[in-house]
Amino acid sequence: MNKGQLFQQFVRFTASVHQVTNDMTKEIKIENITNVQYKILEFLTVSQPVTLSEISECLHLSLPNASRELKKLMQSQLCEKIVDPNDRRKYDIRLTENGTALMNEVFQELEFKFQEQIKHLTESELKEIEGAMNILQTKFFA
Amino acid sequence: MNKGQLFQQFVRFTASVHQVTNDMTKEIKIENITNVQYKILEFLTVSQPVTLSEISECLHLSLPNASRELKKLMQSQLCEKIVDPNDRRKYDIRLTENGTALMNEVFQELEFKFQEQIKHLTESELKEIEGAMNILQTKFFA
DNA sequence: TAAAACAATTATCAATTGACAACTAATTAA
DNA sequence: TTAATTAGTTGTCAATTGATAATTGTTTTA
Repeated sequence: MNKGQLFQQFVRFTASVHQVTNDMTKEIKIENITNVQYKILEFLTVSQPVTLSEISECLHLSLPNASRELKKLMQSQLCEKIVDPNDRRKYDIRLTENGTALMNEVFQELEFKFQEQIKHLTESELKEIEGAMNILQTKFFA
Repeated sequence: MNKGQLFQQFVRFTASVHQVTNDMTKEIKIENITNVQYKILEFLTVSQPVTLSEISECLHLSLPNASRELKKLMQSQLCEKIVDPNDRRKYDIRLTENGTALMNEVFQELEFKFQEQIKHLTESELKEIEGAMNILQTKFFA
């Protein structure tokens, strides 16, 4: 196996993934929510509950900026924080009911587009895709 | 095959891909180049030559904003445009020699990180990964 | 050939995001 | 129990990015 070629393939592959996911999320416009704020909501959806430091680190935001953006999301009633009883400097941050409902809508729209993309595929192709994602997830993107 | 579950897996998978690629490119800081400008350089590296409209569309930038950012890249001698002789409204945009050299450095660094990630994998695991990327690339991210 | 359409540019203003200093409150270590 | 560390906040300023209107030059089309 030529590892240099594998890297080339990796570059093309990740470029495609970004392209497709960008296109899928492109039109999603939530009122009064900026891009960064949406990223936080997305991160919460997949990983909640999280701390502010985790948001900061995973989204490459400074703590002050993460704090500011989160504040806005809380003012919009989309997130809430729950003080960690063991260490009261920390909070668990999660989506509120409102926030959950909103993200459910968003993900439904995403799923619709996803289903469009795969609707012409056969059962065995779907199995292949499932297997392929599994392999990459466990062997590489761990 | 449960297509709803497949979507869930897709969400987790793309989240992982973004996470890993973000971490890989995180520290890459080129002097006097902003994020958007870097995205343009990256896009050029993979897809050149391109027109401004393609940059605009693929990177979700308005034409005026794409034009502005490209101008800066040209001022920094990283990109150049070559008028399309068949339609003089259009340009082909490509990296200059400088730009190519710069992106080569960047990609070398990326490749180094990539090789770190895969160095503990066996030959057969690498083959699996290659196959998996191939499947997803051709069946889904086409 | 005049009008419409296209590709890109320039200019301008507002909104978002990034960076950093100074701070509070809670916890841990000396 | 004081000092240091940790987690997060507030405020401020600058840089980046987004949006939009007006314009140029080129090509199509009626």
